[in-house]
Amino acid sequence: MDAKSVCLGLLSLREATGYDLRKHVEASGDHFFAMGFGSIYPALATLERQGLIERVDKSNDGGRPRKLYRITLSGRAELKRTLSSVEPSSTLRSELFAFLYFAHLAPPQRVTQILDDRLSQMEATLKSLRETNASGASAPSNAKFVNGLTVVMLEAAARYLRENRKSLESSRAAS
Amino acid sequence: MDAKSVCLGLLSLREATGYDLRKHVEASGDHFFAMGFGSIYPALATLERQGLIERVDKSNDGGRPRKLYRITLSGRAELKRTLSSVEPSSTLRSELFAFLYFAHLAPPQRVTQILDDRLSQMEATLKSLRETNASGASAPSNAKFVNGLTVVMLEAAARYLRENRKSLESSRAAS
DNA sequence: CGCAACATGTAAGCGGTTACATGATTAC
DNA sequence: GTAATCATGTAACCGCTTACATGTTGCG
Repeated sequence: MDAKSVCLGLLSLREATGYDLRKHVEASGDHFFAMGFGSIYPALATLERQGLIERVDKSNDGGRPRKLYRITLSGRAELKRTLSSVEPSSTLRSELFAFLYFAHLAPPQRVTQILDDRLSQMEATLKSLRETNASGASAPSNAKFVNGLTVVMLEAAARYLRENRKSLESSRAAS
Repeated sequence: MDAKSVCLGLLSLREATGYDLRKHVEASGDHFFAMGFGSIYPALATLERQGLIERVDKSNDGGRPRKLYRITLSGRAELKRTLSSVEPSSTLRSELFAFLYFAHLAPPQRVTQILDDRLSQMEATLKSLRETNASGASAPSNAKFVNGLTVVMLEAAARYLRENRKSLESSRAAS
């Protein structure tokens, strides 16, 4: 699932500009997929060239320079083909995992600081996800399902970190 | 945290060959970090050139062609520097998330099949992680902590998927 | 004897990240 | 008026993935 597929997928849910797509993935805390503008705009350009998406705003004379895209029939077909063939792995990756794995070599106060930061960031993401799901805003898709999955995983992680962090912080860095 | 840093980190735990490192990340279900041989061997070559790791086997005459590496003092220092400066994100990424997000466009029986596959793969990983942690094998590091974190997150995910999958599978693909 | 596992490496290609560059609109 | 947000795009670089290439050891 590369950037192009994800853009196509998001456009299958609703019309959007490149900026909208960025806000969408950002709002989900960059879970499920992270993309910057540098990935999105080239992807949209390619998708339009391939006829998988099209501009929905005909005349932008005078108006602000925005490009609103819509998925085409062949785009929808292509997306289905992709979803039929990809073999999604269930592995979860997190930079935090890698850091914690070697935390015994990091300065103890930095471990503490990073745990504090990440926990409060997790809380913020959880709050945002719960609000999104409470308002029935994401009706047309499985966003609710994935948000719910993210919530239970983040909850489990946050609980574990809070209950077990002492064992990390008490081990001191060997010289 | 690129491949080089992770190799360096793993070598800070114990001496290993490139093959060992691959087995190590593979055993953890490619959680925390995924690397193939094509990432590992070039990384090790670079690290050795930089004096951050060194060969521990002097004479491999006649023996099988294996290169056992050990971290050096300057390697340990470099790793600490890296761990002091990285800002690990707490975002979790999974291909499965992306697939599920657009699952309404995938063939229903494929959704079912993928959920079955991923759930049994999760169970296998959970079993393996629990066994690893039960045997006190990973004493020198925080592997136990990270494995424990992975376990609670996978448990939460598996439970959620089992309890809520019907809502995904009942929605049918629109043409 | 043959297959699986052990073991290392190279090279091309691709895709994403990062940094840069620009400009309009809205809110204070 | 000026700062933040909206909005789009380019280009170079870097590093990972993939595929290929090769040889050994141990087991049945």
